Amino acid sequence: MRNLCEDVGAVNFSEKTPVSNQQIQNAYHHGNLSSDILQRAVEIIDEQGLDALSLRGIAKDLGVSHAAPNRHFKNKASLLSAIATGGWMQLRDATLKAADATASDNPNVRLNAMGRGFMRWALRNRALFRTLLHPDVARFADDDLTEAMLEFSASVSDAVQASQRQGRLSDVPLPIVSLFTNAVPMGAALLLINPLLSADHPDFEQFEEEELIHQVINLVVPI
Amino acid sequence: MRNLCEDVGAVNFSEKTPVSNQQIQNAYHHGNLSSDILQRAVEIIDEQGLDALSLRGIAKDLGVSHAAPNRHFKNKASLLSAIATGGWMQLRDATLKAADATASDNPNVRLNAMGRGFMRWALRNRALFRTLLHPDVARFADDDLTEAMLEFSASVSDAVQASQRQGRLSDVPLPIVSLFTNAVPMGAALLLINPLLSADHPDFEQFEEEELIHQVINLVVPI
DNA sequence: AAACATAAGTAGACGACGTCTACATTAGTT
DNA sequence: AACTAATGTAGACGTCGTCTACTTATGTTT
Repeated sequence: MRNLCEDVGAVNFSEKTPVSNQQIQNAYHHGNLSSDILQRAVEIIDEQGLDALSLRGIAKDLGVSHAAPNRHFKNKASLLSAIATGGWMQLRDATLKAADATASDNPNVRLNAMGRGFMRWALRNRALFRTLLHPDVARFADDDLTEAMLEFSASVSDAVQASQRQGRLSDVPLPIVSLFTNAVPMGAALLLINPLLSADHPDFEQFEEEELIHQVINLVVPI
Repeated sequence: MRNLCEDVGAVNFSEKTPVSNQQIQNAYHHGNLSSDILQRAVEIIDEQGLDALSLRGIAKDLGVSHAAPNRHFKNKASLLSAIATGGWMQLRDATLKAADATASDNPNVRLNAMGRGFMRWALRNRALFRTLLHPDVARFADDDLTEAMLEFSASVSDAVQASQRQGRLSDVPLPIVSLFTNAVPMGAALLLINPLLSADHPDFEQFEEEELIHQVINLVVPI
């Protein structure tokens, strides 16, 4: 069960290899079933939405029997948990890498980069990002998922705190600053992703994605 | 079909009357079935989550046959659409009333109040708020839902534009300001609602809800 | 190398669900 | 009073999640 988490970390969901790195060991034992299931699940969510996701459908797509996925995921909720766990890990890596890429030790520069890294990842992994925020994911969160979430959250919190020591919004309580700082990339990404919500802003077409992200994040963490 | 929308507007989801204002006309014809279905649906989402919502379950709870709901909602997606339509209407009313309650014509004061009204509503109608943002709701949005969403969006856009004419962030393109302004209450509410995400901020317990909202919104729309 | 526990797959069954069709009952109009 | 539309019922169908019992491969122990 715990090693599932490491599996997830290793899989790159966004790379769409043709569903099987499977070094077909033989016809009976599939080889990479659990990671193939995760990969296919994200594809389905992307293409047909979360309510079109079924364990049986995945099994059929992968050419295994309908009950095979049960050997790797206790139930559907735990599949969602595993997907979300991998997503939070990716999101944390993306934000931290963005901070490191600045090669700066200015907390504001780093925090700004993290905000942009967050949005960039969210906009390029839309289905996965939506899954992270899905109510039923949080509801049935297992320990792995909770841990991954907390790790992400801690890495952001540290950066916010550092920037506050640098003087950014230093007169506002930390939890408030933290909430505010997290809310902008999260809310903005959600708004941009939602077809309903961005439908009334065809204005956005005038911006390059990177430019749009840049301008929004600058309003939260000026540099 | 169109009149469904008016039904929704009339129902107050948050009032938990014991499921039936039904003036039981007789045993066969239920009387208020469609609005009772909506009401019960929101209760279920609140208590057991969206994936526990079933048309058959609602029918059983209301004491009608399993196929009765199909007379009022073409399918499950259209039930979700109707729920969301009512939600957006409530949300728009809540924000506009908050603005009017200031009895001010200062655009910044009004916009600030709208942000607080938004968050207040979201935190007090959590299940409904989550449903508004549910990916499968947007995916199968019908015309009523789209219209309700656009009406909400327009009312916020107007307020943002007015505040920009007043000098707030006047050097930033309107779509960016709009995105930023919307992102904060939406993201903040989402973060506060998510049990996973707010778990690492037990810090929030030190704040009254209203005080918390006040401080966060002041960071987006200072007055 | 043989024996054996365990991991990983299969087939079949069960109840719940969404949705369709055919039919029954009531409400409203003419 | 008769007709039509709205609203509810019963039954059926295919899909789904999940459980159980069984089968096959893997890998460790002896």
